[in-house]
Order: sequence, then C-alpha cells, then structure tokens
Amino acid sequence: MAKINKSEQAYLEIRKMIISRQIESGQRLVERTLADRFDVNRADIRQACSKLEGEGLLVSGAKGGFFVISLNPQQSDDLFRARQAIEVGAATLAIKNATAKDIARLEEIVELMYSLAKNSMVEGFYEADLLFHEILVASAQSEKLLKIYKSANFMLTSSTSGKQNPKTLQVDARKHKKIIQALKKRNLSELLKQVSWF
Amino acid sequence: MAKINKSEQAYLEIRKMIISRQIESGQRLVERTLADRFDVNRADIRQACSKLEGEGLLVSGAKGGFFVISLNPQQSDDLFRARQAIEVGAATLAIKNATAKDIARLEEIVELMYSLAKNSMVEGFYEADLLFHEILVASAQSEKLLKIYKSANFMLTSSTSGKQNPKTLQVDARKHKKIIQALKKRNLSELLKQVSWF
DNA sequence: TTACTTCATATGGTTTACCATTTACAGATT
DNA sequence: AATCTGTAAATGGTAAACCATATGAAGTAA
Repeated sequence: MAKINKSEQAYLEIRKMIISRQIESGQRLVERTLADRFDVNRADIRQACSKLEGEGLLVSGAKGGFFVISLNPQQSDDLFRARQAIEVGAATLAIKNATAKDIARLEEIVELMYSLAKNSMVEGFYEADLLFHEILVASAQSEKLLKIYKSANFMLTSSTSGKQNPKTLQVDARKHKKIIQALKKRNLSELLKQVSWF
Repeated sequence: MAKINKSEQAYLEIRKMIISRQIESGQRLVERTLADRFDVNRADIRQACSKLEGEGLLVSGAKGGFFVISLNPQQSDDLFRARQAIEVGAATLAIKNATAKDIARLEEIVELMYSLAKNSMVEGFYEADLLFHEILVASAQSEKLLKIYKSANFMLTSSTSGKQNPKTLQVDARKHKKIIQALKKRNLSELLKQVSWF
C-alpha cells in the first residue's frame, strides 16, 4: 500500500471529480462540503486545492475560494496555440524516438478509426482521435511532455467541445494514416504537414 | 493594490527563494522556520508548498515534508526532450505569429551576443542565449507555452549548468542570426534546422 | 573504542476553534 | 409592489494546540 496522507487523498479525490467533469467549469469548491465528503480536515482540502491551483486546474477567486478553471476566448486561444506547439514539437521528436510499439499502437487506433468512421460513430471517433494524438505525443518519449499535453487537452476540451462532422470522419482517418506513414518514413516535413492543422 | 492573503504571500516568497537559488536543489523546507520567517501560519506555508508542488518546483518526501525538486539523470533527459519539443513547436508557430517587435527584440539580443562573444564573456553570453530562446518561444504568442518553457528551463539549468565553450561563442551567435533570418523569411525547414540542436 | 540503547528535540500530520467577510433571505418601509 | 435594510447563515482566512514519528545526541555496556 502506498502511504498517503489526508491532503493527498483529498487532492486525488478532488482531481478525479474535476477530470471526470463532476464539477463543472467555473464552479466554486466549498471547502467544508468537500471536507465532510472525504472525511478530511478543511486544512487538507485547502492544501489539495492549492496543489490543484499550482497545476492549473483551479483558480482562486478575487474574494477567496477555489474555482474550477474556465477559460475566456483569449485564454482558450492561447492554450490552443500552446497545445499545437507541443504536438508539433512532439511529432518532430517522435521522428527520432518513436518505437515500433508506438507505431503499432498508432496503427491499431487508426484501424479503429476507420471502423468508427464507417459507422458514423462520432463520439467514439472523437475519443480515438484524442487517444491517437496522445500516443503521438507519447512517442516523443517524454513523460513530462505528455503530462503537459494531457493537461492542455483537458482544459481545452472542457470548454470547447470540438465536435467532428460525420462527413469528414473518413477523411480524418486517412489523414491519421498519413501521419503514421510519415512517421515510419522518418519524413519530418511530411509529418508536420499532416500534424499542423492550421 | 492587489489584496493577497498570507498563503499567497508565502507562496510568492518561497517561490522567489527557489527561483533565485537561495534554497538549493533537493533541500528540505522546514515549515516552522519559513512560517516564522514570513510571519505567517504553518498552514499557510503548507498551502504555499502544495501549490509549488503542483507547479513542479517542490516534491513531497516519502516521509513527509517538502523538498526542492532535483532531477535524476533520467528525469533530466525526459525534461530536456520536453523543452526541446516545446521550442521546436514554438518556433513553428513563431513562423506565423512572430511580430515585427519580436524579431526586433531578437536582433537586439543577437547584436549583444556578438559583443559578448568578442569579449569572451561566457556568463553574459549564456544569459543572452537563454533570453533569446525565451523570446523565440514568446513569439509563438502563447503565454501558457512561455510559462511552461520557462519552468522547464529553470529545472534544467538548476541541475545541469550547461556552460558554453568560449571558442564557440562566435559560431553560436552566427547560428542565432540564422534563426532570425529563417524567421524573417518564414522558412520553416530552415528555422527548424537551426533550432533543433540535436 | 565501538556499538547499542535511550531520551530529548525537531518536524510534519491532524484537528479544532475563532474571526472577518460575504451572501441570502425575511421583514419593514415607501 | 418595489426597494431598502438588518440579521442570520455560509464561507473563507487565520491561529493555536496536540500527537506521532523521525532524527540526532548523549550515555552506557561490551
């Protein structure tokens, strides 16, 4: 068993609630309620929330208290660019660092995407798309980078639910296949052309 | 005046101490000492430290307590790759987003680098180099990305003090000039060739 | 001298209580 | 009816105290 203290426990719990969207964007976290719920002290909750704040998942209000992050359009754009940059950088590194296993995993996902596209399963396709890009970033072989990317991804998808058009699913799947091909060929410019969707 | 509470005050103070290397890597932060020093409560210190932990500047020890982050070689490599990816991604975005002001600022720095190189001022050159790359990342026009980059930079430079060889200063300055030229010409592949020093 | 035991101190973890401010609601006043 | 106002509840900020454990020093036995 991992020996975790109360504040860490609270941190994990609250984090889970945020990630799983049990608490919506912009909502206040009331300390006493959480303290009761998780059977920990208010001080532990505050510690947990502070940690989450450092992580960027929470912000503290002007009049005190913690709130789930919610981005205004400008911040959202800013973060979008950051994520874009990370993905491009990751792809570049992936050219050198991607393992055979990574590529196999990517191919697996693309096959899945084709199936989902055929059946117009947009939600599933969206999930697969997310996963594909995460694996691509993971191929750069940097846990830290992946963590950052996931965090950015979460914050963006929480505000702007960029839904796919069912019509373009097939096209998108093909695009992802091209990414893999470029990766296999170690062709950077071709890879970047596919990755940077701007 | 910004109304900041005690824990935020402590956070700022401690952060400054870490950034300015007043506390060295791996060193423990004793809560009572800091609480006395900053005239705040221990709870505030713990909150501040938790926030710093979320930010990645501190880690909590197995037997409790907060310690300034110190990376083992593997973690250092991991983070190095992350920073590399960010810089490459930022450069790619900078091609589209860099403003005339950004470029002017970069040119200013490069001129400074030449002067420093001429006088073999390695320390100053190192600073200028750091600044150059930060401005390059800033040219991607994403505050978030810049923040991430700076954080990675800090953690890396705290462990591995990558000193420059006086002989190569001139060469390096020239390299940075090429980066600017590529940026001006909006030539991605040329830019990446200069940026990715691997 | 060396190694082991013991005890005091340092340090972090946890809990409770109290205070200040904000918020919300109910009642009064126009 | 609309609005103002005062009071009570909600909520966060701050402080102090207590306990458990780890650390290190001192003393003692081999």
